[in-house]
Amino acid sequence: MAITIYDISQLAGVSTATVSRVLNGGENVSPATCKKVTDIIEKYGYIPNAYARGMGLHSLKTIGLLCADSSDLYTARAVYLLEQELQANGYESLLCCTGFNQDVRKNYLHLVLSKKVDSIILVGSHFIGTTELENEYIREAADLIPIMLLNASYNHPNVYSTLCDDYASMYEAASSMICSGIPDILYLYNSKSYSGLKKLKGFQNALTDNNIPDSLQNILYYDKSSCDIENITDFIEEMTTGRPRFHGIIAADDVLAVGGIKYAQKEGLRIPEDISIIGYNNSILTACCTPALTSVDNCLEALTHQLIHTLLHVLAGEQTPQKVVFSGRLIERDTTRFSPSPKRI
Amino acid sequence: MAITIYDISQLAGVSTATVSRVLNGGENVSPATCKKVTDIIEKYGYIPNAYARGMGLHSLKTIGLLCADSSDLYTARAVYLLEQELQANGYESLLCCTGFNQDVRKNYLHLVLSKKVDSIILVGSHFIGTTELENEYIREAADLIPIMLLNASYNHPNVYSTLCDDYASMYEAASSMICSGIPDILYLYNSKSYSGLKKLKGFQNALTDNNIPDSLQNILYYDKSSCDIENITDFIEEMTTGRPRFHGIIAADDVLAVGGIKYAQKEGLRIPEDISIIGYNNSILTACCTPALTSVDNCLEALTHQLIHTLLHVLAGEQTPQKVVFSGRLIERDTTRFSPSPKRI
DNA sequence: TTTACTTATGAAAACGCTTACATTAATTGA
DNA sequence: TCAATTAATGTAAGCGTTTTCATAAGTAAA
Repeated sequence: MAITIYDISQLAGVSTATVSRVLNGGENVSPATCKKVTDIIEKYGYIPNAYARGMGLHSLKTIGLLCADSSDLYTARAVYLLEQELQANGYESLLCCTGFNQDVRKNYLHLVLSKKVDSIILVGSHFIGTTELENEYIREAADLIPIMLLNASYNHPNVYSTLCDDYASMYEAASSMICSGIPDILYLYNSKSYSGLKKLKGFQNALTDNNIPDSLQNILYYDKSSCDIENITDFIEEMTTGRPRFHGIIAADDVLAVGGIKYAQKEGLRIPEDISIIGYNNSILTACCTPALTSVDNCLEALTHQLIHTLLHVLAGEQTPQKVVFSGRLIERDTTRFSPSPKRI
Repeated sequence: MAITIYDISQLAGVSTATVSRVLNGGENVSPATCKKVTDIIEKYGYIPNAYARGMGLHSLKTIGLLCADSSDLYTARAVYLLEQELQANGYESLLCCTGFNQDVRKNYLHLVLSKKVDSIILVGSHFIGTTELENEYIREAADLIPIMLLNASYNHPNVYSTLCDDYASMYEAASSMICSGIPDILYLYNSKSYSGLKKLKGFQNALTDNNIPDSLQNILYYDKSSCDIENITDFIEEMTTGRPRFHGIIAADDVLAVGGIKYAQKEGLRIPEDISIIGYNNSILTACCTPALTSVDNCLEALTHQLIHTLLHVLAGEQTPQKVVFSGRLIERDTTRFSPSPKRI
């Protein structure tokens, strides 16, 4: 059996209370006693049981991190940034990957709640459903602790959102392409999440506002089962054969855009002369492919930083805005040629 | 205050023991009572306190996952696969990202140990030091619970390793390039971890065994501060100007190899006609870049699967091999032209 | 009907820590 | 010198579960 605080107290010839005090910063303990106890702890390699502590303490300074798939490039980066930021502020993080099954989510949320976390951060907008019923579990959770949303928004007490305005960003990206003389654009997306639908809407409205006829609309939903580039390329090829040619591709994620690049190259199209391509997220992939991918940067660092900032305020019981919105920006690289800079009225 | 098992027991008119039994599968509880209690639990949204459970239970079916940087492509994938596999076997996982600071590691290990995990998986070989002293904390941990190493190896009781033979894989990759008539190879690496050094050795021995003169050795260590492709490209450019030209690049990680591709393109070199490039890890990047990157696949799926398999055996108290070694293989794509297939005697 | 055996339930101890409160010893001020 | 204050330590009551053991009620066997 593992060594306990009682064992240490006996070995040091003091009470468990004293050992506990030493463990928690050594206030109201004489230096001599403190040293004696510390030495014993060191010598026997005693590690306090976190669960027993968890019973006594009110806060364990732990934040739950829920995401769908932590291996996704964007999510992985978000998780890492959040984890670092939390750590820097004395908080631990508990990560759970729920996958994309809506049913599994609720169980996971319960699991995290049972760990007495001080708050839960939902990473990505997959957690926000489109119907009120789907979000019931979020409301339940919000009754207990503050819920933080990264890149999603939900209007409810004790739910705080930090997000990039994906609608506006995508609207601007699409407008840039249209204004550069490309009205026939293939739109690729792989997620019908909150932000996924916002982006789609942004794209569609950009078309409408620029009087692009419906016949030129070409919207493809790629089911996010495999993010293999080859699969994406095949998918585009399969879905577009027989359809009228398009001269632009806008993707809701860089991976899809890279699939687009590969497709164009396979078809013998020159980029950006014959076809322009825009990705989204401004991930490392933008620099890996050739030509380098133009992409929308949705300022993940700023988002995660702000989110933790808000969280700390909420936990401190201070007044905090419920929703903070950043705006993304198009980073132009070599898959487009919009210069001179996109028309802004 | 949150609702407790006692509240539920009162509401249902039974004892806490009965509620607990219902919570834990409902053995030895009459169907009627079970239903009654379940309904109350449902109605009040009761969630048992994990810390209180942690006190009673012997095992919490939780495995600690320690990694340096979860946003690294390879690590993120490993973590995801491990998490899924654990989940499928009824285990939870507790993720901690330690960063690269050796000192921080020990604290993290303690933190995870304090959570009464059943085992700890160290993801990647950054945790294995080169001196015995550096590994002291691993030995200490191994006294308490089994320690599992993914892609690293350490000889100690209660420490189990599952890894890819990076030495042999790199030896083969380098040999393939040499045999195809390229003796002047630039070697790029960004980690002096256990496996990082194994790969380096594999490369060096391939040179030696093929009688390549020392003068052609060109080994560059890229300090893993930023994995920005542009930085890598600049780094290569800076470090190689003035040195004799080389006709091959072998990198210990795909990101570095992509940096190599970009460098070659910047220099106006044709790939693979003027320069051949090999990466390592066979990540998604291999398909993103143009030309598609030849890379060593170190069978991450097989590794994670085997590791969890071993872990479950260990936890079940069954006899288990301490070390399982897989072999990687070179996946040839468009940055090399070794065909006909690499010479094997 | 009685006995033996299940089955369902409750009472209470245990888990390892924190902490409010009590106690003792040491220090200060008059 | 003695009361008042402060500092250091101990005692013991929680914290919310699980689980052992005891008990009561129901069922089958004789």
